[in-house]
Amino acid sequence: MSHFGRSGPPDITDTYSLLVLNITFRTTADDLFPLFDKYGKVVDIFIPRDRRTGESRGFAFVRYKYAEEAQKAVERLDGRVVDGREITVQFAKYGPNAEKIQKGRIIESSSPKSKHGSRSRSPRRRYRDDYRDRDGDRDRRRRSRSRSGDRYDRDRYRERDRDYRRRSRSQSISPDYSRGRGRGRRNDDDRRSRSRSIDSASPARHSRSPCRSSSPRMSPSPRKISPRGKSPDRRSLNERSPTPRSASQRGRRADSRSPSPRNSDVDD
DNA sequence: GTTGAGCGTT
Repeated sequence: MSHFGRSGPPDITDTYSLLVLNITFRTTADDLFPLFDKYGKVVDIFIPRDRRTGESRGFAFVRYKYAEEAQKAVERLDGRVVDGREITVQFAKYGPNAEKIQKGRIIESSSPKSKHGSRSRSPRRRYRDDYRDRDGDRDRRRRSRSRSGDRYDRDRYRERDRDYRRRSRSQSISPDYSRGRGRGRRNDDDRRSRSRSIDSASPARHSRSPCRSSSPRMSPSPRKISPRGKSPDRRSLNERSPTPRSASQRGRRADSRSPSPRNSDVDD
């Protein structure tokens, strides 16, 4: 009775599915049941959870027996703060069987002869953990948060502001941004440094040491190089390996994971 | 102690 979704979908033919979004990851069906049941007959409540962690994904499905009750629940619970989080209640757009839903009512078996191609929604990522690419991650959040219900806008904003302020720990916007740019520039700079002088690029690349005040090309460790065979030794090395091994090794070590076959590039 | 902007399973 209290465990919804344990026995799977009971009968979704005459039920109206509501999608509850923005719920906390700790909110369970049992927590939503009394809330939604107060506004109508709740047939079933299902909260999809992660297969790996078992945590809720942050949204739930509430099925009502009658559309009027569902509608009432939507208007009454939409924007309500649950577990310290404002939830979003709206009619589900898709059914559990990937069937389309109209006004919360599942339209199934409408065209048995033609499935019409499963889900028509965009192939977005399944879980947040799937966001591996930072480039596409920055755009993941859509600003189209506005929905029908301007009356709650003020409260909504206030809540959000409060939350933001609470979790704002540092002014740093995004270290990844600078890092990403730095990496891109680093390549360019690296290439130029290699052509210009290898020795100067060897020491701290991003760490500026006070030692190299006015002698950027001065060797960081003069004692390492023998004063007598310094010149000929290097030339000999160069002759032996026209390719700046130092740069090659350094570049490879820097990337470490990018053994690109562009070695021919440095070969020149 | 846990993210987030999203449509579902016995």
